[in-house]
Amino acid sequence: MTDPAPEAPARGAKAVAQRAGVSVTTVSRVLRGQDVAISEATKQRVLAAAKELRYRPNSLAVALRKGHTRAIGLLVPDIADAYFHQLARGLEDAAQEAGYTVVLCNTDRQPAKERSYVELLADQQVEAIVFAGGGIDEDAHLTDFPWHGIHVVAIGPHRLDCPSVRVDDAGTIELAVDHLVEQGSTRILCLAGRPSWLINEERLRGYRQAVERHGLELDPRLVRTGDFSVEAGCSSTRAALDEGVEFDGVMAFNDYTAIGAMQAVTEHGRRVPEDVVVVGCDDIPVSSLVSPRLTSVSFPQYEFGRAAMEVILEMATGKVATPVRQFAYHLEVRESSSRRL
Amino acid sequence: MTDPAPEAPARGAKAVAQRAGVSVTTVSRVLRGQDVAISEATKQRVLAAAKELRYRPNSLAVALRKGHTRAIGLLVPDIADAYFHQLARGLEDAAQEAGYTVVLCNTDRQPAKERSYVELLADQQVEAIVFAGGGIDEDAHLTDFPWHGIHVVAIGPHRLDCPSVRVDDAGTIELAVDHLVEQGSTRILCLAGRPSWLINEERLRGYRQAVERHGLELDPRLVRTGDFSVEAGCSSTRAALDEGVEFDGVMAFNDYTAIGAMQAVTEHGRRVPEDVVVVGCDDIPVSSLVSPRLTSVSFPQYEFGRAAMEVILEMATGKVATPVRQFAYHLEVRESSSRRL
DNA sequence: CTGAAAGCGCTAACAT
DNA sequence: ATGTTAGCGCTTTCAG
Repeated sequence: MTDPAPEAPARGAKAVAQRAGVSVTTVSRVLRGQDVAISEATKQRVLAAAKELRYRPNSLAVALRKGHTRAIGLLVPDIADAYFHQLARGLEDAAQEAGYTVVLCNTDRQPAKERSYVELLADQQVEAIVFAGGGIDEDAHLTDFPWHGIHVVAIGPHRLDCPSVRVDDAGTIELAVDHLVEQGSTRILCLAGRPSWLINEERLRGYRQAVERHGLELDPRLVRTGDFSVEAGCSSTRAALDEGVEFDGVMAFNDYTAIGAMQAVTEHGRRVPEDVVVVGCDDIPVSSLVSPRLTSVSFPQYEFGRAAMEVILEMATGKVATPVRQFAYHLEVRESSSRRL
Repeated sequence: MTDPAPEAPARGAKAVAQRAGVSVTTVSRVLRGQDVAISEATKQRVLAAAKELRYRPNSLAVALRKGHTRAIGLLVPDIADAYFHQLARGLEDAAQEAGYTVVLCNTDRQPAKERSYVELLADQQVEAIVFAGGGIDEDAHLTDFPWHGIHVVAIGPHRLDCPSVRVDDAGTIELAVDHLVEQGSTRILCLAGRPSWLINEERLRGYRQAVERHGLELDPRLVRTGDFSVEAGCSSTRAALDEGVEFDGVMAFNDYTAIGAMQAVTEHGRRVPEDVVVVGCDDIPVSSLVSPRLTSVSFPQYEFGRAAMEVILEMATGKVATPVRQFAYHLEVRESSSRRL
């Protein structure tokens, strides 16, 4: 008399199947194409039904079944740092083209945060994780991680044994120091990052090599550490100035720091570039907006992002991924370092 | 004689169950806590087994079963635009605290891209989608979308009938124009965005209201549209200057545009703020780095992001979400508008 | 050319 | 207090 089950309306592929009068298997086959042959008639019926029902496969179910998602995690120290914008954009653009999705994670370069994100991403079965911005000295929190099928790519130097996309960080700084020397600098204030950052390690090596090569004195008081912020650049420079440390050039390891340095120099009554020439690194967009406009080492961050995605696609298709993709860099000479401009 | 099945080693919860000598149900119960009572003994055994196997539940399976993920999609016009950094950071920080994950999508304000992302996110069963940066005039590509269980929040004005987090956009511009008038401006060049952007519509209303209120002439040649970029601000201002349109103040609807305007004004041989006072809106970090430092209307973008997450959490727990969360704004007066500074 | 059945890894009813 | 069963929505053998 009474229906044993109220028979809830079918959802998903099953609904399409009912409407087209076929099995879910057939629906799946038609919608994915590239399978065994299907008669034109049923194919059309399924397509029509799917369209009417606005059917779209549940990615979760597909991923669970297939064993892999089309999501990738992007770990950056801080998305508010301009260094990562073009990179994130490039990765995201390339990801979208390939039908992938990007999960954004800010780590503040804290191992604990990084670790917890990696776990979260692994739980979500992401297909790959991109570490951007360079790793840190002790990456023990990652080396013992059970990566299983997760592909890993680093943008910048990293302790992890994975393909990387990068620039010759020591080289960028050498190039910049060469330029400072050409401009007549003999005592170059070096505004570095944190000692534990690998990127800092490399850039510092570049500074040391160039300074030695030019036969300049390697005064330890000329090397200062900071957190790559405008404030850090400003206070480090101010400190050097207050301590009476002489310098006629500033080599900042990133642009924010360089901008802070220019502020401190100016505030101290000295002129850029007449009294002190300043060069930064990364060439973020702000650098051409401040005044004097900042000279900086430039390299294609947007392409870093795209390249990272390409590497992921290589790995996903089982190819042997290019272990290191190194990009070219050049100096964007602007007012802050050019006494003749 | 031969084993019927090679008996692949169990994975996931099943492996933990075997190791602890219990059923997967028990494993599930123990690991989630908050269920029926479990004897202390088995609980410890399960916990130990899970730990040894470094077991973590597969989020995909959990989501498929429970019918909802803990992911949210963030749609921004362009993550390279500083306006969205603090916002993205705020959302992401709050999301992480709540165990959620943020999928980043750049739309370039293109309906097609927006639509395709929304579909992709819906396929992935995200729990919510955040539209940031204000919608566009014809959001037909979204109004007919089958949202089903997906929560929607807008940061800024939007045509969609959803909770929103925002500032009084007309009010921000009115405040800024009031300030320009106080500084003695009587002919204020208005650098607007695209007519189809809702945020532009509102800001334009603010400009008109303030201009009328002060009894100033509403010269159509003083209103220019652009895409919110430095270049647009620069070329629009240059055009006005070249056409001989008189103005002694600039009201730019965003900071990039204002910076471009300052460049054009300076390049034309006129001084900021002596000859022309300039005010922007949004108060992005660069504004205090350019020179002259830019006066701008400030409001807490970081909090916008956090608030959006709060609204999502409200909706997810079935509460009635606050329909509109409006934040305060104030003018950050700097050199570009202060003839007395 | 098409369908039935098994199962991805998990949780929720329903037993016991 | 614990286990058995069913099923989330899909793809993939395996059979016709």
